[in-house]
Amino acid sequence: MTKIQRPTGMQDVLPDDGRYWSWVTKEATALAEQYGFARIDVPIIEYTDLFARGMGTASDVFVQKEMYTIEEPDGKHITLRPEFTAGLVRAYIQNGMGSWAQPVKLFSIGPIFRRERPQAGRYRQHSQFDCEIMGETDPAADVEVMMAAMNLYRKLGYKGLNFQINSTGCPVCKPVYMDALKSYLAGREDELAPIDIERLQKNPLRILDSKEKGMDALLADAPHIIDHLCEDCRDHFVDLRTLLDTLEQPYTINFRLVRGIDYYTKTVFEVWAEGIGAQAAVCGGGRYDGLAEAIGGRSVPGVGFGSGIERIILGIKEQGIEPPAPPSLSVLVAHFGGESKQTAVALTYTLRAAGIDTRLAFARKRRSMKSQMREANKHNVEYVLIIGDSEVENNTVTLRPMNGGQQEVVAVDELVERLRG
RNA sequence: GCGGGUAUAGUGUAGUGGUCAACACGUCUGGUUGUGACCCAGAAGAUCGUGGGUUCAAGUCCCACUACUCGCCCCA
Repeated sequence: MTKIQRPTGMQDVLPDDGRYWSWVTKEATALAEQYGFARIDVPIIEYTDLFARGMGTASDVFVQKEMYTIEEPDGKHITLRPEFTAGLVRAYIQNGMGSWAQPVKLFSIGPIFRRERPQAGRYRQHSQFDCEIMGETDPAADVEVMMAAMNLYRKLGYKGLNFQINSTGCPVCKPVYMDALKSYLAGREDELAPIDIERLQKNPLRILDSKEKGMDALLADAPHIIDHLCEDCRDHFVDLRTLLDTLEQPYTINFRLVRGIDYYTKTVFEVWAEGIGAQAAVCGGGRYDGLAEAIGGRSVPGVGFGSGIERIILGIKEQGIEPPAPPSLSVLVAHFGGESKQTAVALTYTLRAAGIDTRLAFARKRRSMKSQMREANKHNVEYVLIIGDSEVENNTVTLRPMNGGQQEVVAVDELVERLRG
């Protein structure tokens, strides 16, 4: 019989990595709350239509090949969420958040699922930290989500960070730009790689972020979308830059940063960090003023970002950043079985009730002190409390510091105070 | 969907076609009665991913499959 393994693209996060996870999610949560984002948790599963709508012609491919979709017995199709934004916008609409004080600022942390071949830092199940501001068109809101992302990475100790920004226009100006780009490329088809000729047909914007050789030269004189923006989009972009300048943030206008899907509007951004393999981006985000309508609500502007936890951790490791030391237990309670075990078990819960991190040495029979000491050492406890016959008799415990200090006998009544001291 | 690489104890590795498949770390026990880290001794733990093939002989060579991994496609 073949051994059962975890499904392709799924990860077990073992305790060694768990300390990175607790740290990153704790910092992310604290930062989001400090910025005034409120925590929301929406289902991992949504009706497939939520993710399919608004994705334009590409939606069929997405739903069939890139998402985990299940047909229920009653014929309804449900899908494991491939991102946060759609679910949060759905929750906004469904829960009448349009009548809350605007804007509504939400954050969430949890798993998302994409059915693609795993690559470094890209798994079929991975977790994201996601912040969204809905009901606000002010570019200062764009800056706020950008700063939330940036300052999280700074807090975690990342070096070499900067913003990559661009605008993806809006339904008014994006098509105009697409035409300009297509006619520029049309004259150069012989210079395009086969894959990019295909893109020219299907999704011309994607040529901009093509990794084929010679693209820099080929695109040197290509039209930039920021030169083709309508007045509204241009104003928005100028304001955004002004605010980033005011805050003295490092940013690069990257005309090759694109979003192919229609409901994305105006701001597109990524945060790049040095030394994270081929892909420098630790997060991606932008404005999606067309999404709410696309999924059947009334028009609500929104801006946000998502950042993969696994990717953040990968970057932390590559940059040689150490998480805070894993929490160590204060004490281990050791005993010799029999009556001393009863005393030890009782004491363990007394200490825990007093807020002291306590580990109990398990032993079905009498267990050697050597073995219990070794256990204490492995788990990095500060003290071992030894309980034997004489301690039971005298209502005391032997308190042994593991840092090499002198051990002493302490009355049980004074123990908690002594440990806290 | 398409390529490249890899597959040996829990982990990481070694292993010219031929004795009981080795080492490190980890785990467990012990080094006199109730004291860790370092050190020493001992133990457990692998039908060498699965299935075929070549051969007198396969962990080692060949094929297929599967898994993992790196990349491509795609990228919300």
